[in-house]
Amino acid sequence: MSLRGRPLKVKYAYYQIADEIQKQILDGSIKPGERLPGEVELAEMFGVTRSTVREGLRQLENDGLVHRPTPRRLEVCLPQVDALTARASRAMALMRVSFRDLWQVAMVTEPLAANLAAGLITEEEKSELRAIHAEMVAAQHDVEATIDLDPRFHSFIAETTKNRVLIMAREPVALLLYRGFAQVAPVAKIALQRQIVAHEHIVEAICAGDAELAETWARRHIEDFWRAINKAGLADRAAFKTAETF
Amino acid sequence: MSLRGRPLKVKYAYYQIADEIQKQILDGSIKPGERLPGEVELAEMFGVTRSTVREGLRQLENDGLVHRPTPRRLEVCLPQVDALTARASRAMALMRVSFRDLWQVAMVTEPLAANLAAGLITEEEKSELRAIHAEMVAAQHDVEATIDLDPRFHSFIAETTKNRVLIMAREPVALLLYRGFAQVAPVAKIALQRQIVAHEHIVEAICAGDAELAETWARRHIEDFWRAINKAGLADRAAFKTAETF
DNA sequence: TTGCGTCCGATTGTCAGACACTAATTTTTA
DNA sequence: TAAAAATTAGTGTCTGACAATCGGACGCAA
Repeated sequence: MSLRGRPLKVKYAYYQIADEIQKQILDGSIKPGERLPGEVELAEMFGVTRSTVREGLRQLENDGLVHRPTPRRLEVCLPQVDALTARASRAMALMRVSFRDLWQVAMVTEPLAANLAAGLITEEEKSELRAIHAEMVAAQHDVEATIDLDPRFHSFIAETTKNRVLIMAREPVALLLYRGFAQVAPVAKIALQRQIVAHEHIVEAICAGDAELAETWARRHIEDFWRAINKAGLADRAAFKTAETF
Repeated sequence: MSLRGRPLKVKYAYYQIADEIQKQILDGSIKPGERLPGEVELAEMFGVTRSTVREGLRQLENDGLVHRPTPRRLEVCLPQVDALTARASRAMALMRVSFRDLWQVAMVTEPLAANLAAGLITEEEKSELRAIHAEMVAAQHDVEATIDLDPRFHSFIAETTKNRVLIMAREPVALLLYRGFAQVAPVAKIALQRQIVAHEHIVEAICAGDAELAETWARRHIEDFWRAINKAGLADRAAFKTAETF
């Protein structure tokens, strides 16, 4: 005999509702920004109870496909990168990824970002980039501030590439890695200096439109980072305690 | 006067519950695999109704922090990569990312994966990799099958790196890109041949432990892919219709 | 003992109906 | 006409309930 018993997945009502709405969002029937009917109306439409609708909506809301600017208003929206980043970071945290893992990936994403940025950055972005850098230089003895500024510096570069795939891919990695920087910073003070220098070069290369150079300096910068991590003996350590939130 | 009124976020009960449980999961109070109390019990614990608990749970479930192997059993678990991948892919779809964006990122992740794999692959994995490849060779005239096998090939390589960060970062990108392959495949038949050859080289390099070579071939492979996309005139086209589901 | 069918309780998915509170809207008032 | 008040709609939460089904316990046969 050859009876195939694929595990048929039961479809709960709330799941079906989420699925159905999602489908309509994805195929463009409902566009981002558009408003959705109230819960009662939805319940009637689908022929279920409000509770059931709510569970479904909760799911979409959590997926970032819909959101409530005010509790009263429910509208379709494009998933925000931050929401995805948060989830991804949390997942990585739970998986206890090591600094090495993070670094290996950053080692390719950050240079790529720098490279692409050099070719696409606009004049306004140039001045903003310079501004961020200036802020970092000004705060170079303030470890706190630096820890906060560094990720912003790199994220900004990534954003100038306008490559949303890159932005989404690197964000969680960068978040965790640079957060790890917080642990390294106190140990390796010299690194702060080198960092400023590297940033300097990156900024100049990007603004000059020299993609190769920007990439090279970005790579060096991340390599440097790795040395600091190593010196601090954190290479194979989980990037952070899971207690931290995102 | 200097009264700072930071917009205190209203905390809905269901949100608080999700948050609280999540916290306990993240800080290790409840470990993956452990079972959670039933809904009624949870409701009592938090002093709310079952409906409220359910909405909260739905959130965690959706986050991949808990899941139900059977509807009756609710247990803590590590976020599954697939869940995150699906979300990320969906987001990218809605953002209508272009093939160019995907390709640019794949251009660094895939070679990295090949490189790392070469240094870490085990004997069992080698034979499995060879098996997948053999399957592809066997199915080289079956476009359908190839489209299905190709992503598996690359994902498998990524998995042998054991770098979860890389795995998570590249998965959504690869999914979309190789899915785009489905659109290109019919147009560019020659590419299928070249693909097999490239895979061949990648497999050999990885199994021989030659990281550099593996990386080089992976890069060529992705470059090839790009040519095919270009030839098909899809470079700046959104990687796929948003109607597709994930 | 092992395997199998049967029964019971526990728990879930879903439902119905209700109420307080607040944002949005309309109406009234100054 | 603009501010204030009243109305309304819609959400967040609750109570209470019911059928389906899953997890076992139990008992019976091989």
